[in-house]
Amino acid sequence: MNKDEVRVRFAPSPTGYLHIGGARTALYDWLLARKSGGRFILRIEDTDRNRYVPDAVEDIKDSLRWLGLEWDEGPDVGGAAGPYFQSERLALYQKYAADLVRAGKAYYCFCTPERLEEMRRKQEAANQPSGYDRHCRGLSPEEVEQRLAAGEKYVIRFKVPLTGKIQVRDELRGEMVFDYATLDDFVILKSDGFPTYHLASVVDDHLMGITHVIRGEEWIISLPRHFLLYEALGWEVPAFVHLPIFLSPDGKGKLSKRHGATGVREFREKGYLPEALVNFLLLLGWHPADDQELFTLEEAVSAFSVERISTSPVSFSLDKLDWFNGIYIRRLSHEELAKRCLPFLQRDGLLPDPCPPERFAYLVRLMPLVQERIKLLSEISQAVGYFLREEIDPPEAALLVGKKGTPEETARILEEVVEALGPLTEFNEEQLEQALRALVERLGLKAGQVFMPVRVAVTGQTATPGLFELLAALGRNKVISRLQQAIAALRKG
RNA sequence: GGUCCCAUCGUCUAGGGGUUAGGACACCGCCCUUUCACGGCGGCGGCAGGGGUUCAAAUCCCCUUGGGACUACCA
Repeated sequence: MNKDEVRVRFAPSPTGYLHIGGARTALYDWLLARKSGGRFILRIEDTDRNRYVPDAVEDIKDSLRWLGLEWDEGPDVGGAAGPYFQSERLALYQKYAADLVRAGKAYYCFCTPERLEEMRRKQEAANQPSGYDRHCRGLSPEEVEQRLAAGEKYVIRFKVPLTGKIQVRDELRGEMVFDYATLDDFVILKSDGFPTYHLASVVDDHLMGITHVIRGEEWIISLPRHFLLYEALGWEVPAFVHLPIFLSPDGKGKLSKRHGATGVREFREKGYLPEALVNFLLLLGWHPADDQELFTLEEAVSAFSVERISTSPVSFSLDKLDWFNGIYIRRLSHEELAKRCLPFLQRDGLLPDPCPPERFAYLVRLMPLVQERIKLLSEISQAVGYFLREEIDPPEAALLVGKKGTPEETARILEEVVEALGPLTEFNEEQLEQALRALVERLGLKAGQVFMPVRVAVTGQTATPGLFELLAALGRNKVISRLQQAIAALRKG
């Protein structure tokens, strides 16, 4: 790999579906890579076999692709720095861990989970800072040899200097100083032979030539450990950028499943567009030099810069996402909108799967009527249901009663409408509007007094697209039969 | 408890010594209008507190307060 090339990695752990916070990290990773003509690498950090979720990797890949964040190296596409699954790189971590032991920079620890737990309990009871008490740090080589030979379980711990300080650097926050005394001898290789995050990420970031590590703020407390590892291994330290954490909408604590949707997949299922989610995420922790709010992925690439990422925690509130979604829905062509709505309509049983071409063409025709009225794709069924269903719910005709006039008066108005519509040569907007406005005039009523009953009779709803376009799209047969059903329902009481 | 990070409208944020503290979402009002939306116009609303430094502090420094992260053989 080219030494000057910017190489950025997104390294999720497959312990669940791609989290919205992870999606933002991936976005910024991707943006930096594209911006600098570098490479975007996807690496799967599957070193915790207890929390491993089988279909998580598929979900992560699907979600990333759905968002438009294609990776240049990683699962499915390969690359020179592979393999890209940490579980396939175990020998590497074990080698470096052994090297560190040999160099006297790490040591075998035979402490049992029970002893560790007991130690922690005592520390807490005594209100002491927690951390490993270095029980095995002073073991003689002979004893270590003997216990290893006896097959005792062990982990490898990093030997943190007892005194002194270490200076680390975050690109956004600058230099930070940590006292060694506040760090304990952390585990780098677990007893099952798998590495911990600390070792694995440092080894891989180095071996994969990563130049910029962008990750969540929760890692900044681990920075001194990582610097220590780089130093012990004699490697150059990459640039670190820690992203502000996502707080729950109420501002209390980290964002979690408790606070509603947190998985990219859930947003997708709710009917959010990837364009909207990307735009929303882009602005959660980053701001352009001007006040531009709307960004395509391409525009974001040219505007993006790491220096403009903010450092204060972000409260994850969805209001603006809904606004973005409405904007992007309105920007879609009718054809494209219909295509994106189709799965939701099929899910709700309003259209068959596969959808016959004529039905789809009709759907496309309905799009202009609802495009500026939906904020989520999932709202399409409600918005367009009465067009696709043969029958609507007759009891809805009851809505006509009460507001204005008696049921009988309303029924009479609807009868007039049926009559007025009869002679129409073309059931189109122009003729419909002409006929109905003339009727309103003749009856000496206000437009709404006629239009609203018709609207409800024909759709079962009070909120709909414009009446004339709606009637035209519905077609003569449905309009007349629904009007007659409403009249009958009104008369029945 | 310890270590570390953070602090401008309700939310996302611009502004980094001299600004009527700017924008967006949300909310409210008006206009458009056959309903609902869309759109247009307008409004409400903020520098956590206290000390410094300075002619001048939202901006620099310190303290307090508040919020958050981490404190695993999880990442």
